[in-house]
Amino acid sequence: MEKYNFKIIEKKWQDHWEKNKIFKTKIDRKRKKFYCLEMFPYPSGKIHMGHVRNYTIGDVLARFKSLQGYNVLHPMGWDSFGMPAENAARQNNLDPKTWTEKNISIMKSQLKKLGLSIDWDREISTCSSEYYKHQQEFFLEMFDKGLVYRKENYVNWDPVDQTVLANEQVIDGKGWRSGAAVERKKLNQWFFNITKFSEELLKNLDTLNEWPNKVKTMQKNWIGKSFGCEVKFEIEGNEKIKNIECYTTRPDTLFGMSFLALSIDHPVAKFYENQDEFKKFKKECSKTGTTEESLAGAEKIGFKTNLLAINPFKKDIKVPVYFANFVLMDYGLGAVFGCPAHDQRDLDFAKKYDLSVTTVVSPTKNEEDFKVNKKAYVDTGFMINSSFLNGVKSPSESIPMAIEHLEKNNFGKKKINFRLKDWGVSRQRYWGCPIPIVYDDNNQPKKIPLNMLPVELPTIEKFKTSGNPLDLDNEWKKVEINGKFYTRETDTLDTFVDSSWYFLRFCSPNKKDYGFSEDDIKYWMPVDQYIGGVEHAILHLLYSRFFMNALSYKSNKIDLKEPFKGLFTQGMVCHETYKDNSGNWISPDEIVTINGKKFLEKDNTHEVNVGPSESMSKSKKNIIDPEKIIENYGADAARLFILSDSPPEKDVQWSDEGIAASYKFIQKLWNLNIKVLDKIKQNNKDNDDDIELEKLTNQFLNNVTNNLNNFGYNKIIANFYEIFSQLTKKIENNFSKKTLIKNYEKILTIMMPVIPHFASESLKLLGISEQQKWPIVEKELLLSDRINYVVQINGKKRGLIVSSPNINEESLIQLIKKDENINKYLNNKNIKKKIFVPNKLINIII
RNA sequence: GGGCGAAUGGCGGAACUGGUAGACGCGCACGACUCAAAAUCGUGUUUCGUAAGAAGUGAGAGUUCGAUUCUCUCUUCGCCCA
Repeated sequence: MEKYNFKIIEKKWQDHWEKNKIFKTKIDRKRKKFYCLEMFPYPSGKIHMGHVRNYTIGDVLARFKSLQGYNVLHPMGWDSFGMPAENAARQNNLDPKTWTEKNISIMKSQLKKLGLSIDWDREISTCSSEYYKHQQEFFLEMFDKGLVYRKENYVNWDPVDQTVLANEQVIDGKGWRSGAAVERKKLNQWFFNITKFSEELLKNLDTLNEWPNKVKTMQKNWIGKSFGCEVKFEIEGNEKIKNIECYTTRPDTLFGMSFLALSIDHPVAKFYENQDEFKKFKKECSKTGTTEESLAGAEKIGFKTNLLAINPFKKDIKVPVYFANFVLMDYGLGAVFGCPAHDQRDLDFAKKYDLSVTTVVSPTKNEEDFKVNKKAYVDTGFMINSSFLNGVKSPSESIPMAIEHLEKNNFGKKKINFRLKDWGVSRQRYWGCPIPIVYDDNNQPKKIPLNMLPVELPTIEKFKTSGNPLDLDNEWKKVEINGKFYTRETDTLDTFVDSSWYFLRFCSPNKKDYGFSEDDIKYWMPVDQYIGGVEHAILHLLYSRFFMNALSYKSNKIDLKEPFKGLFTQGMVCHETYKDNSGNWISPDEIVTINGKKFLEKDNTHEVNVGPSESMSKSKKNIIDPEKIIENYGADAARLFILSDSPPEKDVQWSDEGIAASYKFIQKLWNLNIKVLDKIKQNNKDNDDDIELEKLTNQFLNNVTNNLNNFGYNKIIANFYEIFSQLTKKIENNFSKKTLIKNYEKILTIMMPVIPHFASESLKLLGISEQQKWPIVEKELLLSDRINYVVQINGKKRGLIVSSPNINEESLIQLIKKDENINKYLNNKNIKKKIFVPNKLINIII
């Protein structure tokens, strides 16, 4: 029998699709649309298995929807600004643009080899000025709407490389390249006012019912709405500082307060700036990074002021005021009160500076002498040592009572606070979208006129090892507007900005005068199904949601708050890890398997230590190159396997055996194909077996359709194996030619989304067009004329009774009594009770 | 520390709204073909037991005629946040 030559056949169909523009999006506003989008890749060099999984899942859906008659938009582009290009340029002394474009062309050809149904005419790349021109327009629009502003903020500063570091470039408080201790430094930066939409971004999550709950919870926690109050503390004996306000979610614990802690950026700090001790303390604080995580890990330190704060609940409680490194100016009011008994951080601080600890919540009702010692008590309980709050349930009843009391006496007011901070978009880098702003002689920002857009990046001949190339390019920095000279902003935009609106650009990829056309957006948006990794669950998705809010704000062009109607987050691709005896990682390519044991290929004698399966990464060398897989097994086999072993939302383990099995399956399908063609040639008359084939096909169709609708892609592959084995068994039956063709055509069509090359070729051989419609499930064919009744005696399964459908309870009992195997359990005993589930089961209690 | 989720054969995983636990694949065993091996095809494969049968979905309880599925407690693991 002739082998299935995937190399020739896959190439043939890919060429056919490309040449005839089969996947070009049709403009047909009358048809129902389906916008299927996978997160676009960063062009890092080559595609990896994660891409294969992501884009296979998306392609199956796009092809399915297309077969169902939807007008499908399935585009692809490149998230092509970012640090790796800049790093590569520095290392290899070349232009980031050249490096990026080379990667794009490699990856594009790799994606094509996967046989994806992508409309490549809509390809976009965020680093092209045709794209970022519109991003600059949006920036200016948002500037006009007051959604963009400039303020001083901290950055991670590498004193050796003289450069700003991203959080992930700070490792253990040191710069990733220089190894120098990272400092906190204040810089003027641009911000998007995302917090303006905090409430909406939170509230609208409830409308996203096609999003995983997990992602919605993560976003909720990130936005972090808290209900608390602002408390005003009077300060004793100071002329200039009369009072200090704190934000707290636990005003009920005020009676347990033993200090007040301020951020070093708190306005009060200006009164201490001349003191050497304070300067020293500030310097100490700057050694810890800017993230909440690094702050949490750092030792809690404080600087004691001469101020005393008066407890508003009990005026004779006066507590010292500290500056402390764990209080951030960004959150609340940059000041908190410390209640050591019920907050571990406060307790650590109190112990260190020998401050009093007053317990105000006890776990049970009648435990008024409960005392916190080494561990803060943070659970629910009842108030003690708290005057009017004593005995009240904490925190559910004590907080509202405390707030009421504070408000009545003008010592505080109810306040809702968000954890979400405004989005700092300035990056001191070259390879990003230039910010379309200039500064005059007084350093005042001014917009670049629209007709001067895009602000293009200058070509850099040679990268210096340190500093921002744009800042060093004096020629580029200088710009003339209406006869006056200005200096350009030399920061570029965070690459998250690039990906916050690319889904809009796909709708109108060639529009010159604006980022999108209203008509296109109205038809295509929102994205019906967005597919990508869960690692983007918070930032990318939140920023995109913000962008839609920002664009819709005060706009007559667009009114859409949520860009992604459906969201699916796929799991990672994992592989076993290997180490040699010295503990060095070994790649799967260097290993041979003999009798199920794995050995080092070099010598074949040293056994390899097999480690757990972990997500594929270069550092662990457990990477499988998709290109080699496609080369050896074909795209259809790769697509089949990447879907088969695990549900798409969970991690999948790549294995040699698995991909080999998928490859073999396609070969077997091909052999079946030949048999079917053979049969078709032989037969021509109607036959009784036809109905059996009809039922088989229909059941298959029903299963696959359901599984496609629920992302049960691993189950679809199981369905494929089932129909294959059934058909192999029954192909020798006498089916009529007409029925065989009709059903086999359906079966191949159902397989099309997963293995499009094979299905197209097979349909062609059958003499049928590969352009099919998704078949319709015939409900009545799903009904069986034989029912397997489960018979339980006292809840235990004792046998099966085969009967016709819709048999009544009495006749079923008669059948059971005739069945010796089951009847012996009944043993003529009294039947106390019967539970009868029609067409399923009977449970007899004796 | 907090939030969310998961736990089913040797392994990856099925089981729709509570109703035949282990679909499908891998692996393994046996058989066919072969001088032989690989490939291929066929059969079997939860555990204990020769069998009849019994036990069985992380552990323990509960609801129910019936629980992998629902409720509670615990254990372990994963992810996110800190």
